[in-house]
Amino acid sequence: MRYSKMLLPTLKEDPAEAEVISHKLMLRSGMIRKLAKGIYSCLPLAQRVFNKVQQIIREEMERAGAQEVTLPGVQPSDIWKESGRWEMYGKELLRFKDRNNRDFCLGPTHEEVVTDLIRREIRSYRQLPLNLFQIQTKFRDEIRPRFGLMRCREFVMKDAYSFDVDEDAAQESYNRMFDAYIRIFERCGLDFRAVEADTGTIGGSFSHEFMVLADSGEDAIVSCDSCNYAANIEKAEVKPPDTDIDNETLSRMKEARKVLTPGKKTVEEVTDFLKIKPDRLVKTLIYETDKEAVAVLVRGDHEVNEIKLRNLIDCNDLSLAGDDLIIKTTHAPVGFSGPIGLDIRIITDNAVSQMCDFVTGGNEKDTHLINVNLGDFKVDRYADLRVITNEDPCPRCGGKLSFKRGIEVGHVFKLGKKYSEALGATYLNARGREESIIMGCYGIGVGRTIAAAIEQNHDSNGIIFPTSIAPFQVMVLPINMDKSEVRDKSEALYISLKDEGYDVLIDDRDESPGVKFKDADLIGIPIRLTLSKKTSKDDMVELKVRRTQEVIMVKKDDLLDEIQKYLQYS
RNA sequence: CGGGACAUGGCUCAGCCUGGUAGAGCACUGCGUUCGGGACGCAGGGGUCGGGGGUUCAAAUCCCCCUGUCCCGACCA
Repeated sequence: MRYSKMLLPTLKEDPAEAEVISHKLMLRSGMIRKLAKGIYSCLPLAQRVFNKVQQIIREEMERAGAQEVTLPGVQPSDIWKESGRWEMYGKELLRFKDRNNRDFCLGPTHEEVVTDLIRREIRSYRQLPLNLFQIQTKFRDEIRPRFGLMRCREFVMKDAYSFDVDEDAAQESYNRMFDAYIRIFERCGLDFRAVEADTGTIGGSFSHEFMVLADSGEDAIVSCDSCNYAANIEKAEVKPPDTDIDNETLSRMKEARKVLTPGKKTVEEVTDFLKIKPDRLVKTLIYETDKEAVAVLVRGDHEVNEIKLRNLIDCNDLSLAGDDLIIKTTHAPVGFSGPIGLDIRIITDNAVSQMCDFVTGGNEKDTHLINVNLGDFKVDRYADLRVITNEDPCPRCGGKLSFKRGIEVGHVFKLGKKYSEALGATYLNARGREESIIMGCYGIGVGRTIAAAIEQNHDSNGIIFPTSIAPFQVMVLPINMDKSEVRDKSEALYISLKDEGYDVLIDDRDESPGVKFKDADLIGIPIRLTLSKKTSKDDMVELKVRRTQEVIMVKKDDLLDEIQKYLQYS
């Protein structure tokens, strides 16, 4: 490709709209341009990177036995009503009507469509297992799109769906996809972790997320230093306390007593006022669901994990109660809620079971209770309800946990029969009995993978693409273009490298050397070959490695070997 | 949806407080010089100051409404 002919509009300055590094660099390097919030055009440079990543994905999907299809992006409401997600999915699902006033949506994911296809085509266990994948544009009307391609509304996703006869076979499909994902992200040159994750609105029983490690990541993850446990913090289990309160402690428990705490509402205010540590206090949080109000008790220095809570109490909507509901249920203003005397369900975090003589709200303005004990109120249920902290041990082996931030680039789910039962996707087994198909689904955000790669591979001058996904492998950069020998040698080199099968960009623009060098660094091509009147005198080429800044002078004859060598480790 | 900020030429921004001829740098066009890390000179083109309403002799500037964008939060694969 010739730079002079390519739509490659680089920017000198950071655009005002971008916050994170990958977003800034993708705009500056002329990869993307915004059309509307969370909706981007992908320019030629980015398209080449998309093609590279998609090619890696295709190769690994096919290696794992998946077949490529293309499913419709516009989907009728019927199948979404069958799965129950027309009601569940909420505003993220972009809905509209056709000319006949029928309801449609833009596909945010394709479980319904693919299950509909399969229920019509699969009859026998002999046709299974099956795995279908596609690479396609999805639309999710995100509440808050941000960070460029990191969280878009319209985005390119690889999604795959597996269909198996039983749990064991489904586990095998899951494992095969898991391994394929490892290979894909390794081939893309990413530093990542596979972590246990919550299944969210996709549903199903079990899932792993693939997290690219980056401080700008929106997710927090924990991983064990001793064993292979790793999880999204939303999912990370807290090891349950293994001791009961002993009798001696029980015998020392005191009688609950009111104390006045005028205007002291927050944990910090109350514990400062009473001169105790936050772990001597029990927070009472009132949550509101579509069905009921519940009280949730956690230790003062712990945070409620709303995902765990949501999974535990099985409801559609869950949120902290508003002031009105708190006054109605506790008969006190916000800040003085306590468990004693409440007539709603009380769900308590496991850690509270270890506490005695603690402080709670008094359900009365400006009042707290001290020396409260578990016998003083009824607990409907104990459960793991809190966010894991860096004081908690690994839930598997008891080892030390590390906390990191990550960008979710892939997610694999075991769906079980959730969609096959809802939509009636069945097969006949060897004994002629009808069974529901066991499904799995597997997603990769292609654009997000690219953004994540840039988050991990850049310096102050611009992007440093991993060779496997770089838009070009080699850039030929002639300066002193007024000298015909430089021009001719550059052209010849460009042609010969293309003939060797390399992706080559030649900067044939009539620009000053500084401009060319800056742009070359910005767009991050792994290898830059500079030709000038200096180099052409003794028939050498200057090779610069983008990642290491290393510069070497190479003889023409050795050039291919040197390029090969450097491409391998960048 | 709640809180905050912003909207002036393609980009980055000044001008607004204190109303009175729309500016700078970069980019773009032409000519010339220059050519190893975002060159220089000369000459040009391009903006109904996000939209609507109001106040005023006069609004980019003051007031109201709307829209869009960004950040934080809630929410979310």
